Amino acid sequence: MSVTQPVRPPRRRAPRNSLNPDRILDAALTLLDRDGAEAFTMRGLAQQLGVGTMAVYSHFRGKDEISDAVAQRLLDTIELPPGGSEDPESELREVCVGVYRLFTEHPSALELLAGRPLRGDDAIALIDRMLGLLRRAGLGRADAAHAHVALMQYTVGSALWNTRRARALCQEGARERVRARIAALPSDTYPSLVALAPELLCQKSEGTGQFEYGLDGLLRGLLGGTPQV
Amino acid sequence: MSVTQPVRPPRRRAPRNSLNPDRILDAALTLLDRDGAEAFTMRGLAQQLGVGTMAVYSHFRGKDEISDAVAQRLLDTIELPPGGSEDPESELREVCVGVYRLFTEHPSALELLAGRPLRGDDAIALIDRMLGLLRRAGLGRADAAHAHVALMQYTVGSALWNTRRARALCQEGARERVRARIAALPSDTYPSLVALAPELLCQKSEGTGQFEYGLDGLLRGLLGGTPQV
DNA sequence: ACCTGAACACCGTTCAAGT
DNA sequence: ACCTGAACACCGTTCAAGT
Repeated sequence: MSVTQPVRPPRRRAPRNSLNPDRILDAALTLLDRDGAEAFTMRGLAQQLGVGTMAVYSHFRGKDEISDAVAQRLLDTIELPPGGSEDPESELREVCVGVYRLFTEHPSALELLAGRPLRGDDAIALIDRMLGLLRRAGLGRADAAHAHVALMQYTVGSALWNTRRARALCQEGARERVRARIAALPSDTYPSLVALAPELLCQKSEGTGQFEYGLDGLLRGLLGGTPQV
Repeated sequence: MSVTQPVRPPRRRAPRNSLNPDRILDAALTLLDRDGAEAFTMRGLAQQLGVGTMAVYSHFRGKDEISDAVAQRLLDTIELPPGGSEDPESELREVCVGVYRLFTEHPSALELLAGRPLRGDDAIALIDRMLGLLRRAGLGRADAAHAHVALMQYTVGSALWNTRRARALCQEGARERVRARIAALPSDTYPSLVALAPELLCQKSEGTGQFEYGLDGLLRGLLGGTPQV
């Protein structure tokens, strides 16, 4: 009576050579952007590709190697200003904005790039360019090295802060809850915070405007006191 | 012959009430500092406490609740300057250094605090204090709000950057490998980077010195152009 | 060579049970 | 009430096997 038919033959064997590193990285980036790095899974990646879990291992050594490759690919996509302008400060500003954009458009890029050694040519070129601009802006050798790190730290920190904040505030009613909590604070123990609540909760205080406010301050402070004389 | 003795009776039943939230949080912080947030495990925590995995669940709802509680406890430990000084800029500086110290002494604090809503009194008090100092330093309402966020972003970003960098460089021979890689770069394609290699690899460029360099620059830029007139 | 499922050693957490 | 192990649904990865 009962024919020996497999109970769950859910997926036909994938056609040969339908998989390749590029297709895998495309799918990985899609999932990373959509669900975040902590939800990125080898099993989920394979499912997205319509393939058995282990098929991916024929093209990459493992999850770390895929993460590295996605990180390198993301570094390519930074949009940098043309270069060769006569104003190193504003060119520097645009480079930082480009890096910030990468991290806010691809929040998982932070997790992917933060721990790793940055061994891509694009990363090297970016560092070299920033250092050159800082020297042209008049900084000494040690100052240029310090300033470059400070700019990267601020840029990375802003992206991290804003993506986390955006993720927290996009919950339903989260914004109103924060507002209510601040309104409920005793204004005699926390006078400044209560007084500045409108400014802190202002929409303008999020995103690129806030980032550029601090970036301009940092550039002013690092590049010396005479802005446009 | 064979007595019915359990094969693996590895742990006696823990004495009643030997476990409590404080002991759990102590152990959690120890493990978090020693092995990092990604290696922090409910099973490992229970083992550290000498207790079955599920015993912890009698005191906390789950892993997230423990992480939240550790984060709150860490916020308490920030060492803040006495306050009431006549120089708001240097007091602000010390507050930022205190926050930076917390994050570098407890690298996992970043992971713990980054995502969460910051619903502790200590966090509120910290924000209020920074805002008050920025107002006293002469900033307007909107500027104070923006400057506060910029300072926090820079501080968090610096801590993240430096702890990751420190972790990467503490591998055996990592420092020499980075040095060799930079030395091998063609100095005509990456002239600035190659030229500044000594400064970039300098020991001084790590840790608190680097952080304070950027912090001073940021404060200078944010608080206006007339430093000590 | 490329792709497969089964299996292994993990993870957080639910559950029914012991004391 | 507090603590227990077994079990469930995950995870990355190893392995032997199919084509």
